[in-house]
Amino acid sequence: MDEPPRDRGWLDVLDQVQADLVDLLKPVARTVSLRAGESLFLQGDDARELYSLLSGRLEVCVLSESGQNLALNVLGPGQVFGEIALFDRGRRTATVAALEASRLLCASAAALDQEMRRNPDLAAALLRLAVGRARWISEQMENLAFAALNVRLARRLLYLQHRLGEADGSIAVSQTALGGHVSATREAVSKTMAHWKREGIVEIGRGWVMIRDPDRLRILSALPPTI
Amino acid sequence: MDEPPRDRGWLDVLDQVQADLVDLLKPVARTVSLRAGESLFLQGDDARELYSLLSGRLEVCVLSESGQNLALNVLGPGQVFGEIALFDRGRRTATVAALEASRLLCASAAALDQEMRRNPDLAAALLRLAVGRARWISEQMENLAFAALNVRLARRLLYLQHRLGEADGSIAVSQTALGGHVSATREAVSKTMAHWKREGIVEIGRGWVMIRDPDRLRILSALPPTI
DNA sequence: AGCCAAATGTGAACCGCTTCACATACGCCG
DNA sequence: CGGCGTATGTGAAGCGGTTCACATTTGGCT
Repeated sequence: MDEPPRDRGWLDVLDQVQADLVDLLKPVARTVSLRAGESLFLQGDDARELYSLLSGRLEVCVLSESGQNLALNVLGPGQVFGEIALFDRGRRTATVAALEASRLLCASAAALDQEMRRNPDLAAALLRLAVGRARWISEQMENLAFAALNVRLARRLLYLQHRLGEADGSIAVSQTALGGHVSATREAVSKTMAHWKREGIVEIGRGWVMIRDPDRLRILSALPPTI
Repeated sequence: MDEPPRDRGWLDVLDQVQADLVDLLKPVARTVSLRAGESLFLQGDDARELYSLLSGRLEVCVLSESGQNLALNVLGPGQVFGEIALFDRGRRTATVAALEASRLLCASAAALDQEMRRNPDLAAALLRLAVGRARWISEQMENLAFAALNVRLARRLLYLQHRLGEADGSIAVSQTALGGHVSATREAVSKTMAHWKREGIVEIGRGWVMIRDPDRLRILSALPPTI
């Protein structure tokens, strides 16, 4: 909308596939609603359905045994998810919860299996969804292995801007939550953000951030070393 | 062989799917050979084929811009790989190179597309492969985010034992390479290994490791905190 | 307006890992 | 067998990020 796909760089490669998928899912799906804060499923649950978000925002996160939280992603309308545990008959790898009131399509495993045999396009679309997911997670992992905290934070802010950005440009996310996104403590996030605020790169409020100087942030997000 | 699948815990969940896949691929695949050290493809290459390893060992790794190396996996006979870039028409996310002389099956994208339309089982198997990959990478990422170096190292040693272990129990891997597997420096690996050697947990040689006390290592690999 | 719970700011001490520097040991090959 | 390249061992210094401990601010609610 605001910029062509070429410019999005490392951003979600899954977008195109998912639009097609939603159309293919509609015939076999029912609808559910979530209130803000409600969980769709928990890490470790049995998987029965594939989902597509119609409206609202969801958060995908995993919890370590020691209680540390890692926020993997934020989902917006049009996104399809839940395929991992559904198709390998395992347990949910992550918890999905609503950041705001949301509505979604659910397609059962049985319905999908049947429909896939009738319609090879669905199988192909699901395959592209799954490999796109693998690529996305793979990128996140390289990011964690190679990039310093400030770089990870800069990248995640730009990504969240794209996913959660409001009309006024603010991003509704607390610094504690941001820490979960970049695998760092709230304190470390707070100190980096305070620094960026002094530099005029971001503006900070209670529970939100606004990117003032996207270009500076983009430069930071490309630089491997520390500032 | 030596232990039932139940006990393998976090180990590769992809094994079962791949056996089925090899049979499905054979009709549409040709064979290639690699000498030790040769690369099958490089990170960033265009993708044209899906592969299945018939014999030998391969290493999957990515390189950061700053030259840091991350070893994602080691592949053995029967494993199928290369699906990510093939099915999302992107570039290879990683480099794959032969640790020893290897032979493999290659199936072209065109042949696969055609065969998938004829045979829904192939589509289903590829889908399971892709979601299995996503789950595997996801586990690796949680590992990196949550576990300390010694825990990551203990886990990786047990995994490599399973993948690379020779008849005599030794694992042919240098400490520099191990560093790449756990995202740490050679020195850090060396110090931890020296400690474990003094404790009788491992035996160390030039270019190899042997696990002396798998139970101790398994305990270490389960413990979140430092020793 | 005033209060309270939760979010943020910040410094000090600590710690694990890196970086750097060099010593040592092993194995291969002429 | 001797030498050289590469792998390993190890200490010292540095640094990024955590942990801990408070102070401060903010927004929502009564």
